[in-house]
Parts: sequence; C-alpha cells; structure tokens
Amino acid sequence: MKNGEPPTSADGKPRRLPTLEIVAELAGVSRATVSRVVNGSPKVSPEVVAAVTKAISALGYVPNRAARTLVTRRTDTIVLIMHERPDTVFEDPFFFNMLRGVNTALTTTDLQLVLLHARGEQQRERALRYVCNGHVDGALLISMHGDDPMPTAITAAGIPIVAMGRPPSGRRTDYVDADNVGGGREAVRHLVAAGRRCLATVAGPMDMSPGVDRLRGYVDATRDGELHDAAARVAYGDFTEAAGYREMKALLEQTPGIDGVFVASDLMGIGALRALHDLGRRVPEDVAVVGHDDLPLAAYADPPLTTIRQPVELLGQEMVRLLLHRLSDPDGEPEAIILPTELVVRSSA
Amino acid sequence: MKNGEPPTSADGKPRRLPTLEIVAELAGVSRATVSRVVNGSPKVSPEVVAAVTKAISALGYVPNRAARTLVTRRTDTIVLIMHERPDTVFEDPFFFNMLRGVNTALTTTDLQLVLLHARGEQQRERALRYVCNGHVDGALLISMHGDDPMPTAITAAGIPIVAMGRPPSGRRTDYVDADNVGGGREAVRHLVAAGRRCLATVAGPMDMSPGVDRLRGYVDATRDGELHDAAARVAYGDFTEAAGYREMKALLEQTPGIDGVFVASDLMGIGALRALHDLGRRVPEDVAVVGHDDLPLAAYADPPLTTIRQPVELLGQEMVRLLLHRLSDPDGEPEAIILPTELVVRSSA
DNA sequence: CTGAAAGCGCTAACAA
DNA sequence: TTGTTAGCGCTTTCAG
Repeated sequence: MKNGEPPTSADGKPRRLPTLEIVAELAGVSRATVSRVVNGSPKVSPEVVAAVTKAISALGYVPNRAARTLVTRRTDTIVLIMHERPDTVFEDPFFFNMLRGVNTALTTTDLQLVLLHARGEQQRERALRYVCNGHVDGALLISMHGDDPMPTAITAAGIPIVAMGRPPSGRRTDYVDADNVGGGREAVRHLVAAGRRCLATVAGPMDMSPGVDRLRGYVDATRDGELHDAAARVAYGDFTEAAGYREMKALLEQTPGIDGVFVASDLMGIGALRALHDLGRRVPEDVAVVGHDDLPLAAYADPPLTTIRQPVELLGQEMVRLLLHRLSDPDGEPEAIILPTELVVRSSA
Repeated sequence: MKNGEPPTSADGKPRRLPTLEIVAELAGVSRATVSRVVNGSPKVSPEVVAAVTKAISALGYVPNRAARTLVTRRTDTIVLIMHERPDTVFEDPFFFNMLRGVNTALTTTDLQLVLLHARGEQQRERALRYVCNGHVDGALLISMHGDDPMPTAITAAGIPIVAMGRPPSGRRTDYVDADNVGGGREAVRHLVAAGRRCLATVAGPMDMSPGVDRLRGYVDATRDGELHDAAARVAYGDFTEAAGYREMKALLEQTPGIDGVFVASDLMGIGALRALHDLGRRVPEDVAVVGHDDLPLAAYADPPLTTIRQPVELLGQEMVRLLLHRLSDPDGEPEAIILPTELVVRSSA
C-alpha cells in the first residue's frame, strides 16, 4: 500500500508517463537493456538488473502496451464473444459464473479480457472484423449454435479459438464441455438405485449437442441396466418450461406407469414438475425426477428435484487454460476438455 | 455478405494485414492523404476520397489500433470495473442486464469494452495500475461500496469515471442511479391507494445509499399522506432474506395491526413473505407487500408481491452515455442521472 | 488540397 | 553482456 508516489505531477493535463528512455537514463544504461530487464531476459548482469529495477520502481514505469503491440504483433488480449440469440433465455447466471471462471484463470497471466456481445447480424460483422484484424491473440466463443460461421471465419484468419460446448457440426476445434453423456447416465443410475424401473426422459432438441449427449447418456445407461423399453419412452422438447410441461404430460398419457424420469434441462424440469403436480402425481414418492441443471436455476426456484449440475465456473477456467495452451502451441491437435458433472440430490419439500 | 475476398493469402503464417502505405500506393496518393480520408478530414477532394475509399475496400484495410493509439494517446477503450465483495450475493442477473445495456450503448461508437473483475486486494492493485497507465480512456465503476478508494485514485490519474449508484460518501463524481427515493414513495402511494393505513417498512442498511434513499422515500410519502406514525414503524435489515424474515416478524410483534409493508429489497421481500406465511397472515388480503426489486429475482421465484423495479439495462446505457459525454467535455461539472423506477403490480397466486 | 518527414514507445537484429 | 540501429503503422505539423 505504501507505493512510491504515483507519477502524478500536480500541474496541467499533459502528464506524460515515463518511458523506457527515461528509465534508461536514470539507470545509466541503454533502452535495449531496460527492455531486456522488463521482459526478463536472462542475459543481463545482476547489478544492471538491480539498477534498472530500482529506476523502474522509482519512476513507476509501466510499459506502453500500444508500442509493444505495434512491434511484437501480440496484443496480450483475448476476446470473449457471446452470440446472443433472441431465443436464448435465462442464461444470465450461467454467463456470469463462466465469466468468473475466465477471470480467475486470467489473473495469473498478463492478458486482458475484452468483451464482445454480438447481437444481430450487423454486430456479428463488426465483431468478426475486430477479431480478424489483429486486435486479439485469441478468442473464447460462447455461441451454442451449430450453424454459426463465426468460428470457422476466425480460425481461417489464424486466430486460435476455444469454444464452449461440443461443436454440433463436428467441426474440429478446441472446446470445453460438461460431461453431458455422463450426466444422463448418472441420472439413470440414480433412478435405478432408488428402485425405479419404468423410466422415461424428456430430451432436448437433437440439433444441439447437449440435447444429443444427454439423451445418449440416458439410452446408454438404460441399456446397461437392461431397461430396454426405456429407450422407447423418449419425448423431445426445446429446453423451455412449456415443452417440459407438454412432453411430461404426453409421456404419462402414453405410459401411466412411469415411476422415474430424466429431464434434460432445468427449465423443462420445472415444467415437468408442474405437469406432474397437475396430474396429481406426487414427487418423488410416485415419480422420481432428475433434471439436468444448466443454470443454477434451482437456487432460485428451488424445485425439489435431483439435478445434474455443470461446473460452470470451472468451464470458464478451462476455456482460458486451453486457449493459453493453444497460444503457446498453435499447431497442436485440437483438444476437448470434458468436465464431470455433479449429481445434486434434493429431498422434496 | 459478398465482401471482397478476406485478405487471407493461402500461404504460410506471416500474413500481414494491409497498411496505410499499401492503400496509398494502390490509390496513387500519399499515406497522409489516406489517413485523412480514414479519419474523415473535410479537406480532401471528392475524387481522391473516392479513389482512396475504393482502395480501402478493395484491400479490406482496417486501421491498426496500436499504431494509432501510440500517436494519438487515445485507446478507444473503456473499462468496466466490478469490485466483487465476498458478501455480494445474487447479483448475476443485475450485472448481466447492465452489461447488456452497456454494450447496446457502445455499438454506436468505436469503443471497445474491457472487463476488469477485481476480487480481493491484490487484483484491485492490478486493476488500478492498468487503468491509471493509459490503457483506457475512461472507466465504468460497479462497486456499491462507500469506502472504496478506487474511484478517487482513478480520477486523480486523470481518467474520467462514471459510477453506478450514488456514492455513499458524497464524493463528487458522475454517476447514474435509479430513483430509489421515488421508488419508496411510489410504494407507499400504491399501498395508500389500496386503502392501507397502518404501514411499516423493512428498510435496508443505512450505510448504503439504496438503503438510505428508499427509506427516505417511505418517510416522505407517509408524511405527505399524513400517516405520521408510519415513520416509527421501521425495521432495518441487511438486504438478505434472513433479515427480511426476522424484521418482518419483529414489526408484526410490535404492531399486529400492520396492513401494508414496504420492503427495501427483493431478497428481504421474500423473507418477509415467508414470515407472513408462517404467522398465518394472508398476502395481500391481510397484509399488502411492496418490495424493491433490485434484481429480477421475482422472475425466478415469483413471489406474489408488487415490486419497484430498477431499469437495469437502461442504467448501463446511461453510464456509457454519461462517460462519452465526459470524454468530450473533461472539465464539465459532475452530473447525476437518476432514472425512474417502475411499479410492477402482481396479483398474488 | 496534398505530400514529405518526424516521431509515438517499444523490440529485435546486429555489432561491439 | 551491452549498445546501436532500424523499423512496427499511424498521425500530424509544415511546406508546397
């Protein structure tokens, strides 16, 4: 806290920050040497390092990023692009937690994060131009949208990217994702362990990787558990509460004996609970529900369902780590980081 | 969509972006002239402008920000600093909505937003250094924390700031805030209009401006409504649900006849509703509740209370507008922008 | 109205 | 190990 005085000369406006030149002069060496010290070059004598370091802190010198960028062509900046679509609902807590993770991972580096919030086609153009014109070293993509041309365009411009979630189109790229397959599997195991035998699932849309993967987990696990007919009791929703309500009802009409259900999203989970309630079914005595909890929505709405939770903050951290890795090894093979999900058991109220 | 070809030569890595030099050559003019065109100087002949413009789009030229910053000393970047304290809960949707507003306001400009998420003392130091060393043109502060030395330090470095919320310490600075006083007042008016006469309030902490302001609105309005004894029925909480529960109970013990209550935050509102429920009071037949809705929490938890809602997204937009204004007029008087709140009436379930 | 030239602060050969 | 030098791409006087 007791820094040297901030370099705030009390006079008029054009207070200039100290430059390498000034530091060099004070330390009695050349600009180049100071530069070496600043950048931690090994080939500088200890005495000189000491002198320079002293001069630096005496003057409160901080390198000028623009000047450095101009010559190194590094920006020390990464960008987080979120492509918000109109139909993207309720993703706030998700985003915030991820952002927190990103920032955590960034604090151990000298990278800055710039935020690009692309809504609409026009803003996407703008974002793309910005990214592709050497303003950032790498990009983090939150888009969850399969037919998005953005990742390809950015990659083509030679900017490394890390995506959030498995790319639906099978494009080869670095990405991090939660273990959606494992989550679905665990949901089923939990239900089976609770003695349920007549299972069903309200699955997500099949053009989104979370939808596909969670269903796969369900199908895999019911097959492993020899609950072969469970694979037939699948309804598809679009991750909204309304869909959860509708599809849950449909499932029960078709098979009244259902005693356990895996719902592939939190919002649909709430819809499903409403449907069960309206149909006079008690949860979980009558029907056990496990929902996939994309957002910590349960923290707000507190539905009494057991959930499969994504480690959202960790996902953010891992995105940064992977990007860092790619920045230092641009030509390595694309990697996927899959983080385990967590089963959160809640007793019903 | 049918741009000129992106400047992606299909060969090896060191694909260099076109520079002023290249554009000048193609257009048959000098660098200086191209620069003038790019920056919209009025003193260039139309023919030349046309030629240069054509060359620019033919090459897909985009100015190099670093080079420009180096000479102009403008960064075309503003920073959003959020100082998250450990006790800050549930502010995700608030933050996200504000961010959305900030971005909206930014799209009409050429400014970039960089995000600084300062948690803990160490990160604050880092953030401060970054901001004060010419990396940004201005700063947006989300800190809601009275004894924060950060704003003063940044201002002292000559960087304009705009704060979110009225500075508790009365420091003179640009800020935007919701009309908390007006919100409290409107809450009371609403209750009075509904025929309530025995009012009380669960107020917020008195070392936070929202707490102070909302209480003032309550006191003002009950005095105007000649409900003089209402000013005596004040309990103080810390904006948490637990506090709402506790203080609501205390108020009712003290004055069982309360038929309307203004709760100064959403979380406390939920606590108050629980307390009323536990005490066997019906809402709103028995006791009407108006809560101040800092976050759109009601959208998740859907408590059946009427709320005073902040226009969070607009707050973000206005912060940017005010900062822009200050950037163009650095020596003007500090301004406060107070946005009206909104009364949202919900029927109880 | 346009061009020539001088840097902005830094890094990276290349010399010494 | 250190210093010298030549730019990075842009803006901005200052001449013409």
